[in-house]
Amino acid sequence: MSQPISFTKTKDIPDALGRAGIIHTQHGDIETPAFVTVGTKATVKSLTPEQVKDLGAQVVLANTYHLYLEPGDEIVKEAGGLHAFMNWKGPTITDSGGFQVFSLGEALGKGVSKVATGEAVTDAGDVARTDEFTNKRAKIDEEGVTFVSHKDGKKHRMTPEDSMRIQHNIGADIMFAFDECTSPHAKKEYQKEAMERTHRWAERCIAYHKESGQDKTQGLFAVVQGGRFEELRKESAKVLSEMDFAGFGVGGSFVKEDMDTAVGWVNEILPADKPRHLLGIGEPLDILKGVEQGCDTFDCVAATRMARNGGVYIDGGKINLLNAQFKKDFTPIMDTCDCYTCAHYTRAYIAHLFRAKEMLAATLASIHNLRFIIRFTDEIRESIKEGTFTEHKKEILQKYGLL
RNA sequence: GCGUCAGUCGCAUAGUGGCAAUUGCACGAGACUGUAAAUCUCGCGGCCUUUUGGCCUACGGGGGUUCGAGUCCCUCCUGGCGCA
Repeated sequence: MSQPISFTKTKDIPDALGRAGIIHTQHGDIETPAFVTVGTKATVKSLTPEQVKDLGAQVVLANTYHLYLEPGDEIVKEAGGLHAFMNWKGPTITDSGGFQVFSLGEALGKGVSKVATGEAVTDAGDVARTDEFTNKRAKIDEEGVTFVSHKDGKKHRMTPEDSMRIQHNIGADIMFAFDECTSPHAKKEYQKEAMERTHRWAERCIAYHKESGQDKTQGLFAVVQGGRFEELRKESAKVLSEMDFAGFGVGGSFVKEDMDTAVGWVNEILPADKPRHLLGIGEPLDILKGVEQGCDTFDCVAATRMARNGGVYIDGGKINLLNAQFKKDFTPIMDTCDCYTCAHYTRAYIAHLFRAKEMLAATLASIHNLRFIIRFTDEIRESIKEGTFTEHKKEILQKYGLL
C-alpha cells in the first residue's frame, strides 16, 4: 500500500540506531529528529499557532480522547478538520486515547507517571486489578475501554474502531492505533496480556482504517508495548512490523533506564524505512538517548507544563523562577537563548508575572521552554547530518555534569 | 461621658475550660515526561532531637479564678457602632 506518510533517511549515526531524515506528510515535511509540540485540546496551551510556528515547531500533536469529549470530534470535522479548526497549517498528529487508558486508569491517584521514579519494579509489581471502578476512571476489556469522563462523570465507551473514527473526523496527518499504555510496575504476565490485546486492537485499527478509505490521506502508526521486558518488547516490535502501518510509536510508561534499553530493543526490529516516534518523551537528556537509540520524533508535555508552573530550562538543567533568588535577577532566563522571551524579558520580570498570576507568565515561559527543547533537538539533528553526533553528545553530557 | 461589640502566628479567619491553636491568602521549597495540571505536595513561633519526641515563648497589656485559660472574672489600652 502506498502510504500518505513516507520517510526518507538522510544520514545515520555511525554504530548506532539513530538517524536523520525527513517525514513527508500532506501538510509538509518534518525534518527529523524532531520535537513534536503537544496541543492536546487543539491548542498549545498559552500560545497562538503563529507563536508556535515562530518557535520552529514543525508539527503539533492533539488528543483523541480530549477532543472527543470537548468539543466533540464531529465539530472538529464540521470545522474542516484539525488544521482548519485550530489554524495550524503544518503537519499534525493525534494520539489515540491509549494513554488515557493509563493516566485515567491504572495510574490515577497512584503517583505513577509516564516516567516513574523510585525502585525499578520488574516482575513483582502490584497489578491488583478489580472489576470495580473504585478510583479509576478507565476500565479495559477485550472489546475496548470504558471511561468515566473527568468533566461530568458520564461513561464513555471507546473501542479501537471508535478511536479510528474519531481520529478520521479530527483529520490529522498521522494518527495512532488505540493501545493500552501499561504501568512500569505491572508484572510480566499482565504486560504480556495487555501487549497481546494491543496487537489485536492494532489489527482492528488497521482494518477499519483501510476500509474507511482514510488511509489515502492519513497515516496510521502502531504503538509498541511490552513494558520493561526485552522478550515482550521485541515480540511487540516484530508482530507490529508485519502489519502495514505507516510508522510506529514506542509506547508505555518507563523507568529512567529503559530509555537506554527498551527503546533500542524495539528499534533494532522496526523497519528502518518508516518513522519511529517515542511517545511522551521527553526531557532533553531523554531525547538525546532516544535519538541515539533510533527514534525520529518525540512529543512531551514537560516543557509546557513546567513552564506554566515557573520551571524553565537552562543549559545543563532547569530553574524555578518562583524561587526567591530570582526576584531581583535582571538577566534573561538564558543568555545564549535565541527565543523571544530571552530577547526581551528578565527573570525578575517573569518571576513577577508568575507571582502576580498574570497570564503572560505562562506564555513567556512556554515560549522559552519550547524554543529550548526544539532547538535542542534541532541541534542534535544537525550534528547527525554533519557527522558530529558523538562530539555533540559529549558536549551535552558535559553541560549536564554527566561527564 | 454612658452603653455595646470586637482585638488570635504578615493579612484575613476558626476556636467559649485541656490548644503551639482551624482555614484561606501571602511567604519558602519540591514535584511535574503520548496534559483530569495556570496543577499538586510539603513547610510556615523559637531552640534542641533519631522519633509517633522534648523544652521555651505565644491568642492587645496587667492581674485574678482553676489541676489547667485564647476561652471565665476584674482592670487598663485600642478600634467599630449607638446614645449624649
